Amino acid sequence: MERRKIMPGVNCFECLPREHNEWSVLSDEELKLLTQAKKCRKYHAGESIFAIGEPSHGVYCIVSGGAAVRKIDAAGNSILLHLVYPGGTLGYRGVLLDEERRSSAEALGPSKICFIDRHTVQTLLERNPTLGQQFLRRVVTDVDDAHDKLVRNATLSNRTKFVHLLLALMNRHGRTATDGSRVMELPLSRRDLASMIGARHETLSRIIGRLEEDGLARFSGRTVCVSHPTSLLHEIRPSLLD
Amino acid sequence: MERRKIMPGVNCFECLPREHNEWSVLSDEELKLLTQAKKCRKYHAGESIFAIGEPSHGVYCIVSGGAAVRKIDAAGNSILLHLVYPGGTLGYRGVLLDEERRSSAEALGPSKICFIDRHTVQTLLERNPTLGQQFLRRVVTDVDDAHDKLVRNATLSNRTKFVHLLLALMNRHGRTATDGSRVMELPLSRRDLASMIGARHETLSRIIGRLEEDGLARFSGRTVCVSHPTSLLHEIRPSLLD
DNA sequence: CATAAAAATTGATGATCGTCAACCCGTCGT
DNA sequence: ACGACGGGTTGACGATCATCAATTTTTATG
Repeated sequence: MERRKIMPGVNCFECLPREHNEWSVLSDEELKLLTQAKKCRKYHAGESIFAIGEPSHGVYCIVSGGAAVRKIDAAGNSILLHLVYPGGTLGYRGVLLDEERRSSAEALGPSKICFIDRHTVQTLLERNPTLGQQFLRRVVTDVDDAHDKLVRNATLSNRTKFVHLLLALMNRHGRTATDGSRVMELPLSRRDLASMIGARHETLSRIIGRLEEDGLARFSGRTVCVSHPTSLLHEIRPSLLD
Repeated sequence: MERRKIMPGVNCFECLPREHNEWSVLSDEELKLLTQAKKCRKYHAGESIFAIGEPSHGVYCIVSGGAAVRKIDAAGNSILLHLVYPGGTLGYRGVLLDEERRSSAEALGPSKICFIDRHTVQTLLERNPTLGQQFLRRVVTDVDDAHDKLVRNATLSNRTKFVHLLLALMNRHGRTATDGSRVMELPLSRRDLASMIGARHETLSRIIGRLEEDGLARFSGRTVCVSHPTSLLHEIRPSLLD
């Protein structure tokens, strides 16, 4: 190939998602260092990014596509913890705590993901204190999300938790049709969806059935259609009637 | 009073818990700044430290005693998120994100707690980048804990979750009697204990009843006695028999 | 295309849990 | 002393959910 097209992820200067995350505070010189040190590569859908028990060699930054983070519970069940999207950073736990990976991650679909080795992360953190602050904000946001989930899990029914999840996924993956209805392609299997709300996949299957009966959504394979998004919102409100 | 006794918390140099947390990396000069800026005071049991909706003026550092962090779910139920002990830092979310408090905190028992205003926190973070790294480690640990809880909540029964909670509390509040049994004074009401495992207080009452029937623990008011701690550990293991 | 493997659905059943209600008990305030 | 109040316990009942098992559908693979 004679000419090399500059692609997002190949050059951090051109990387759009980077401009809205923690790495946005880097100086030109630091960006140059990052560009040279990072290793960007494509993952196909479902491909493993890292696995439980591996040493934590660095962090990952999603350029395009997405990633799913998993844990295994004491009984061996796979639990999908959360999803990460372009601009998101992945795998900082093991690096910052200098421990083995305690979760696994895989590409959500065809994705472009950069790897930044621990040494480069350390160097940049030392050289630019603002980066540390930005990282702090990212992690604090994550802890905040986790706490919100804990609160929801504490009282809500599986059905309500699933509606929450549906709406969140719709925000990321949905498109609005001409008639105002929302449609999306689910990025996950039902088993994974079930694990995200702490239910068995059989239970989720029935929940989906009931949602269809109630006319709140239509499921066909991995495509979901919600004709009246407001009625779904109604579901998650502790009735404003009183 | 003629003589002023130097008490931990009055002087950061002398503060024992501080030597094992994020503030341990401060230089003498920074410690002096911290000592002057912080405001230390005593809280009586149950006294509010901060409330939901308040502006976040600073972080709190537990010198002695402890604190409980709460959230309110969508239906208005109070959920106890977690407990913080000496050396722990509290309320960093609102400060680092520059947002209002989204949780409340109260003293777990008679406690000594230092307040460090946001400006001082910012100054120290800028002056000593290592402090930022240490803070990062603290927050990453917290996100880690939250994720572990999420995984447990996903599959475990209320009974098992409660046994987990009991063992954790025993670690902090228990003492070992001469016959090897473990005894503690519960720092929380049953309602709060129930909210921590996402159960109703009636359900917890029955769980406790069954634990007593099974001879695993004895409850009398707020004192708990576990004669054979190993048998409790047995409960939380997904039977090693197979 | 054929076959195997994994995912998803459906039914039946029992265990767990939430809800509503009654009741006991200790604390507090008038 | 009295009643109000909040926390805790207990009972009855129904809803939700997990489990086991059987079946169908989809996906992967040679």
